[in-house]
Amino acid sequence: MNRFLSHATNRIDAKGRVSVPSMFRAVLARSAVEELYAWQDFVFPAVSMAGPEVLERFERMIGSQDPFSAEANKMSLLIHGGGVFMKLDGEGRLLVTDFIRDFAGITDRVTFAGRGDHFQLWEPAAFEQMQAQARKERTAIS
Amino acid sequence: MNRFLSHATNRIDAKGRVSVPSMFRAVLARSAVEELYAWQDFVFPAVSMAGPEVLERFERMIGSQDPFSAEANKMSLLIHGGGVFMKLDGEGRLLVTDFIRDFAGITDRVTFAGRGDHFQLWEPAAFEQMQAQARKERTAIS
DNA sequence: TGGGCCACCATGGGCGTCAATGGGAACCAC
DNA sequence: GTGGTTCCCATTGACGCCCATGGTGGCCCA
Repeated sequence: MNRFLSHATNRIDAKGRVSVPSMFRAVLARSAVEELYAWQDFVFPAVSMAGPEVLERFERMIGSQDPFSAEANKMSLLIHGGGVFMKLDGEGRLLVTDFIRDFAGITDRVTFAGRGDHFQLWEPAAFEQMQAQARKERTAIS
Repeated sequence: MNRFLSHATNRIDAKGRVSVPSMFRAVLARSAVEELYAWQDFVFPAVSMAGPEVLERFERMIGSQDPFSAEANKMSLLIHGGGVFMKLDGEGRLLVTDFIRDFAGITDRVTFAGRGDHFQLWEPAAFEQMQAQARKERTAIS
């Protein structure tokens, strides 16, 4: 059961740090992930995070395409230009940089949302809203 | 006959715990379920619980879609972001976290409702009401 | 058949541990 | 130096693990 599940909202402190929920840190620890790959999500106004293997997976996808294609170029623009490596401090917190802040519209609180093989950082209200919308649009589930 | 049947209402104690009805615990024990997958229901204002195989079923549904599509992402937002693993304490109780409380509108009492292959946690009055409504609509049809 | 014993379930609470958060001080780069 | 980080340490409240109690129903036996 080594998945990122559930969601939780934590406060950003005066130094701009937030605690990553211990549930998520436990998943990272089990996978022996030291450095996190963070990218600006392709679908939602949220920043996604996971171990480096996700970046490698993205890169393999690009590698399998024609390097001069518009598709491959746009993909690289997103996963490389829209991604950074981050690491947690000794207490399991991460610095909420402008890279995250601006893209997700985050100010003083962050909602962490599990997404199975990765997790995301959302502006709390935006998360609530998107989840409610998804539930409303729900089709064949249940 | 390993189904979740009937319903019962239990009180939440000062530490925020409720006993899961022994009838339901017996079903879980027979299925050798240790960890419960709990998700915010897609239809009702209730939290559903079942063994981990339900999550796997949901994930297979997502796996059959384009991972970059809005649909797949929204579905993941519900089953991953709106789901969590929980476990019972030594006495068969579970902690009623905000994850459950806020979504179901639960305050001091919980109604457990059997749903065959899973069971749900409801705010008692909401359950009564929804059940009454279902009964009325049903008789109107037949 | 009545009484009493016992098992089980729902519930309460103590206490140690850990997570989330706040803040000081050393460190680094420009 | 000045501002931004990183590395520690402290605090407080929440949670996990354990043991205790009361109430109810079932079962056995006289």
